[in-house]
Amino acid sequence: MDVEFSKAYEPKVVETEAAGIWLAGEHFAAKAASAGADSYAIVIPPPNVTAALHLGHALNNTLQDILIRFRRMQQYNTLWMPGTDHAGIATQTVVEKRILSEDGKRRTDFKRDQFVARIQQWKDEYEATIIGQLKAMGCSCDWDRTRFTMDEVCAKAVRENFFRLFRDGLIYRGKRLVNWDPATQTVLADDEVEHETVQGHFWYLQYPLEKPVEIDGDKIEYVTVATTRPETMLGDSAVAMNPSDPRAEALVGKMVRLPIVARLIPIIADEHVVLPNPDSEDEKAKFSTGFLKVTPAHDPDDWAIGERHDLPVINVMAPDGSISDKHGWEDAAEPEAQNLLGMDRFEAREAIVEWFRQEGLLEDVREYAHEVGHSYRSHVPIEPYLSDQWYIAVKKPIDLLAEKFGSGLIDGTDVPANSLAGLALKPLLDGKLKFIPERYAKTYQTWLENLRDWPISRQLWWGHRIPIWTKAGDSDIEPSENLHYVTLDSEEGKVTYACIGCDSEQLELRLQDEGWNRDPDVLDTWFSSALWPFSTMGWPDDTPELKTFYPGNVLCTAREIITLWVSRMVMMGQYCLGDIPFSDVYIHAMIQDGQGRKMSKSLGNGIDPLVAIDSHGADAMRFTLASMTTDTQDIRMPVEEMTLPDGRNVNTSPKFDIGRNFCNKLWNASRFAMMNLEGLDPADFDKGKLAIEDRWILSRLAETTAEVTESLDAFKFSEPMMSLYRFFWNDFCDWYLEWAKPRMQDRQQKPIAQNVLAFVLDQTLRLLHPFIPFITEGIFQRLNRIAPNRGLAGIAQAKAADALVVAQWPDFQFSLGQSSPSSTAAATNSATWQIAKIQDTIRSVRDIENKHNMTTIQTVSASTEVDCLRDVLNKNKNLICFSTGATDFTVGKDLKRPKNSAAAITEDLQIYVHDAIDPEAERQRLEKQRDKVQKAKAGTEAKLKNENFLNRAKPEVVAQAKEKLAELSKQLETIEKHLAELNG
RNA sequence: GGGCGAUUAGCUCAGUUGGCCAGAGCGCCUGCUUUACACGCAGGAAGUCACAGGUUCAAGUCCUGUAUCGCCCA
Repeated sequence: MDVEFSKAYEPKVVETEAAGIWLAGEHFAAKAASAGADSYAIVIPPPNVTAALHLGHALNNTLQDILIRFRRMQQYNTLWMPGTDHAGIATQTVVEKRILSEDGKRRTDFKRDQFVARIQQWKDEYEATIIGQLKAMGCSCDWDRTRFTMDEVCAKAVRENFFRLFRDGLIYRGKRLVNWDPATQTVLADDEVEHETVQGHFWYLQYPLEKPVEIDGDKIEYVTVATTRPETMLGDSAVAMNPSDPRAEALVGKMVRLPIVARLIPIIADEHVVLPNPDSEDEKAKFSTGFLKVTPAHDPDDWAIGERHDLPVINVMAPDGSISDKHGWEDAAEPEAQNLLGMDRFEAREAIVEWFRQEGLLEDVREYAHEVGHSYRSHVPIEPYLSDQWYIAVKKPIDLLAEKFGSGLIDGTDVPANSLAGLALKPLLDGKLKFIPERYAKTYQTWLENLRDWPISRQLWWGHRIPIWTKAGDSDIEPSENLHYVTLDSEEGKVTYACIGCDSEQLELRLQDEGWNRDPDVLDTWFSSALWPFSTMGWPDDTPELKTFYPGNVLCTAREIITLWVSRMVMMGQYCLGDIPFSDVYIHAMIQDGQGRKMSKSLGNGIDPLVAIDSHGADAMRFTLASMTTDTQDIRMPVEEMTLPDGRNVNTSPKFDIGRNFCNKLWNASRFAMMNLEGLDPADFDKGKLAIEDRWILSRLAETTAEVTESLDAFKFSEPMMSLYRFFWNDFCDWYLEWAKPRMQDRQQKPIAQNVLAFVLDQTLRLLHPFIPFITEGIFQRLNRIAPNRGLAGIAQAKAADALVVAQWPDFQFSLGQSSPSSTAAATNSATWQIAKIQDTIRSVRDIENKHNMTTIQTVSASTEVDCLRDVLNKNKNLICFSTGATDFTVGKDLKRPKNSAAAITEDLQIYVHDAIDPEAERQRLEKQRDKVQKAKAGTEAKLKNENFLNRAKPEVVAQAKEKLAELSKQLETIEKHLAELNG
């Protein structure tokens, strides 16, 4: 036998061996210009170069690899496009942190390109780590095509896409309140803001009226506003009240003198203000005074009020969140105001509250739990901040595309069919884009229907720099195919913004010479990610890759990315290429720890895939991950610390034992098979000599093949794992291999058993390969050496292959062939039925042996009225004797229970194990069974006594129940008879 | 605040259109150096299917409500 077969499976050895074979054979390489074979393409969700991959990535990529290997074996021309994402803000932030802690330097201590070079170093390091991790997991990506969102090829696509959007009037410059992160000093998109509940306060501040008024005889000297953010009061430009407030008539139009600043601001009427109601369920009404301070520069709602009433916009903060009079605040003359300048926003909050307290203007402070937006990167509270940004208009109709995509609003929405949002929404509504599980379609749809324009500039250094050059005044250049510009009015007069397309270095240099300045900002990371399905294939050039592999087939990702990424890929795929980038979106679960918490660095509950691979093997990890993948939203993975042989203390999970145990079983079953396949010759096979267990295992193989194929077609991962587990472990190992042992000693039967064994193993390896590629490839290679030709003449051939990775996917359908289909089916069915009866008999005997602590070999007899069952058991007494250790087995029609024997009563059999001399154990067994059968019988009887059941249930269900009752009655009778004998 | 999901054996999870005497793996108990495997073999115990109503001949499965937990969005 093959000396390479160790007693226990050693993953490292086989992983290295298999990876070598795949690499040498270039089996992962996609053929860009191939004609004929259907193509199947997946683009990897590019992992961020921010950090190494975690277990969630392992799951994500395992599933993709299963799909791609499955299709590759089905002989599709497959492409799995690998690569990584530059992840602008995230990567810049971690590198800034590292440089600060290692060198004590800040970003601003560097020149821009110096600093970018440092991030580039980080990127190179982590890209290598990530690719290494993917390879260790067995991912069969086409590595030669590995892309990076900022490499030349992708950059060209970004540049071209930006240019087209600009040319088509979809990119515009806007002064808006943005989600500002004062820590990283950049704008964030709405979906980059995390909402957290914060225990805060409502502070009640009194603003004195310029002149007191009288309402119903009461003299009013001030109005009280309630705010959670007192520091913004410096920028107040009005106090608003609801027009239906009874006090409105007297107060609207009056002026208030803003404390600290001494600014005179008007009281205005606006429907937005919530009327006070202390008894209301509505928190806002409960806490409201009826007066709302309006700070257009620091609150989105106030911004809207400001627009309605044409209020001045007074920004009182610097970009770092400190109080400043340099960014739009012109009346900070009062000493109290001067004192606040330079303070951080939270320091200023305290100082201002304290000031009001001292002046006697702080009326009340109340506890208040409210939602505050936080940066998903720096985790500091977001500051709504007035700023100039580039936006993409997502609901603007695109005339050019009206012909292809239609125009007008999509039914029930305010989304034009030919707007970017419409381009993404329509395919879903038309059923061309599918989500699996289906429920996620709703997330996608709702998001698109409520979409606001997309701010795309980021005040970062790491990313695609915005290709816009600006110059004061009207344009003095000619627009061309590669240059478009707009001239806008600003506070400093007219400014011209020119966008330049790709491959225009001369033009760029010329503009620079003429005093144009390039926009310092970079694009939102998702801008380049949105193009990933085609930028990686060379768009905008007309490449063979795009022809062959675009649109791709499936995108496999996590649910938090549906809005951020999936929707934008669909938008841009439609916009740039006129087609959606994939037809299926598979959303997998999120991995949590044993307590249902997200795995995270800060909790220290994460699992490094490489550690799982070290501790259990790559296949074991994949097996476990895939077998846990059902369509739930979360997967719980208990985390346990363990010490590796090299002494490291690391997190892993006992869950991986499932996979490791399976691999070990597969390894050893294969080892056993190889020990017995020496000298195998397919010519010795004779279909006519198949034993019943051969026919049974072949029909189980056919069933399993169909199940696995069907499941994978439907993006199910746990189901095929379970059916393979059952087939391989519970049928093939537990029964077929055991029964093959004596046959291997029999010259007549050996060739039959050998050929069936080799064939079934071959097919099983193929079915398992997408899930556990390394070990199956390793075994396949060994099988190829010892039994190169595998097939069952007249039944099926296993198409030979040098490597399992490209071997033909099984399409095994088992029938006994020559006779008519109906009798074939009957034969197959009967093999299944007969083996089930044989197994039942064996289990019954084993149970008795166990219960009676019997160690010596026994004679067994059985009695049944079912003629064909008697035949089956008699014919196969060898199987029963081998599996139970019985010396002899006989079956008759009316056999009496021999003295001192123990009885097992089944549906249609009484089995007697002779010389079992423990009456007490026997009585206990029978009584227990009696109770169980009695209970079942009572239930069935009750059902059958119910007229409604008899009348209304389906006839076959009623018939079934009647049959069951008869069976149970008979069983009960037999049990009671034996019990009586025992007692008497 | 809106949406989605979960709650089934000690643990992690299956359970398709209602027909179940509710399953699997791990763990637990009993026995086993059976010449592939102790990462194993044979057998076993273990569940008020979160709770309360309802629909139905029949509910783990469908409907309504409640509780707890989780995620996404605002």
